[in-house]
Amino acid sequence: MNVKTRFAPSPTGFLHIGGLRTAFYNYLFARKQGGKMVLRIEDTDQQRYVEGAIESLLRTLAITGIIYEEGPFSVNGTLEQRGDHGPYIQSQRLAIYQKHAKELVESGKAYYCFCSSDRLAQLRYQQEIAKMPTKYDRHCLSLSKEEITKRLEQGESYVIRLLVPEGETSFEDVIRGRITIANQEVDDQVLLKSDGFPTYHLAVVVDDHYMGITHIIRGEEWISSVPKHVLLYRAFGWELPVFAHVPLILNEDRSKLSKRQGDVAVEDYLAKGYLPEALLNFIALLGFNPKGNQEIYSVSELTEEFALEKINKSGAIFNREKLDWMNGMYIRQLPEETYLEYCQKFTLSDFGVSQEKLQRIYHVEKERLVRFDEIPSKIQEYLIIPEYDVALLVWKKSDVLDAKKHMEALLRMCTDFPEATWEDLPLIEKAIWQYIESNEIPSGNVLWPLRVALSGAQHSSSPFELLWVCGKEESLQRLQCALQKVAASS
RNA sequence: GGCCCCAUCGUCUAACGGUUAGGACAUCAGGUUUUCAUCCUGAAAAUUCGGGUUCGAUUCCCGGUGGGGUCACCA
Repeated sequence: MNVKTRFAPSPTGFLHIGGLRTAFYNYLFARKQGGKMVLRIEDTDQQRYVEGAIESLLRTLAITGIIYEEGPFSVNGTLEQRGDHGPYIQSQRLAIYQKHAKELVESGKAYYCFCSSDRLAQLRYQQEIAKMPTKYDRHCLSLSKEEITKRLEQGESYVIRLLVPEGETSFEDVIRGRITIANQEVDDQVLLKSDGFPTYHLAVVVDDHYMGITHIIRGEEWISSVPKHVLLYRAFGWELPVFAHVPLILNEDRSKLSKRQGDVAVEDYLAKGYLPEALLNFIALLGFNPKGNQEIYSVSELTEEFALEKINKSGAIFNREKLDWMNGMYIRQLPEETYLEYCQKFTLSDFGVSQEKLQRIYHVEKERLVRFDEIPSKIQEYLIIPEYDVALLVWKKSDVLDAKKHMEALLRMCTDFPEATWEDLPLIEKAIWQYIESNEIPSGNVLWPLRVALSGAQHSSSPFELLWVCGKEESLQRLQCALQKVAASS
């Protein structure tokens, strides 16, 4: 079998985390099976359409490296569709849906309905009060052929509804096994809306069939509408695809992941400086476990290990703390060049300092960065010394005089550093250690006051790194400043 | 509420019906280091409950409870 999957978002906003994972699973499965993936835009709701959403979607998929073979692509700012089963944008396929809806009417599997939305709302309201299930009452099913023709000719607005037969509908889900639902639970779903657009249910079945989709991998929230789809496949006489409904990604309170409870847009995460690879790695593991104890997986490892049967059944809470940890791991593994590009991108102003200096800050911060959006504040830490107390200059059992003594020595020593030393972190380090060791001083007695003099903080990068980043002039200035503080306090 | 789905540490998860129920994040305690971070060691932390089936259930079955999803001319 030639495997073909699809990701079919509706252009109503940004791609969100759940969508990304669904897309990624579709991608992984297609890859693993040597198949193809389709991207289809489900824009059948004219009201909810958001300008620019398609472009944003394509951009996000491109950035995260989820590639597909068929569907719309953005080429030099214009939308271009590739593939033999297009168009891949549902609003461009209206005629196909209309034709199929009418076919169903002719074969008696669907019927015209002229009920007004007012009547439907009224009906629903009454059913709710009576604690009845809210379903269409088939008011229009009994209409005679003549009457239907007449009303159609008069241009009355209508929809086409699926005629759900009696009995029950069951289907096999790769992740959950057999699921059976009584047809009386299924409403006579509208297939074709009065504006001529199809509803999701008609469009998805028609498209998945004609596009040759073999595996439908999508969120669990669709389970309850599968019977409608199965009924449609049967009505058309088409072969059923394989269904795989993946568990939901949850908020802290276990409800379906939503806005209002934190970021859900993938773009937001990218903007915060999460790496696409880290995001994918993290999100893939929410509901899927390849091997056992490993945590960091490359996309190719995930592809290799991917199997629908390995996907869990229960929802998973999106845990930012673990994402942060993972992102830090990925940052540390980044090739220097790529790392610097990211740093550059997240450095939103020039801070009035040289490129050289920024580069040194980036280099030094690589070990502790969790997200790239921390970059600006990290840079600030090197540029502005917070007000600090003289006492902070003193290391543990040492005292102010001792600190003063070493800082004076350091000041002299640094003043005499050759230019080459200032350019070279290891040389700086070597020179300072030489002072410490040749005088047999406890290292903290020297290094701690140096750190504080240069950073004004108890948590900072190493004094060597601080010297290297600050450079000669600034370093000497800060040491002098610290000495003045000491003098003023005694 | 009807229907459907689900249930292992706080969180993400592992465990052919036989394990001291494993790992990771977070937490806490040590160690390394000049601090933070990294790194290393360790601690605390779970099979929702009740019935079966079985020599033996986290694992299979039934029920309760709990959580979620869904009930549109939205997807």
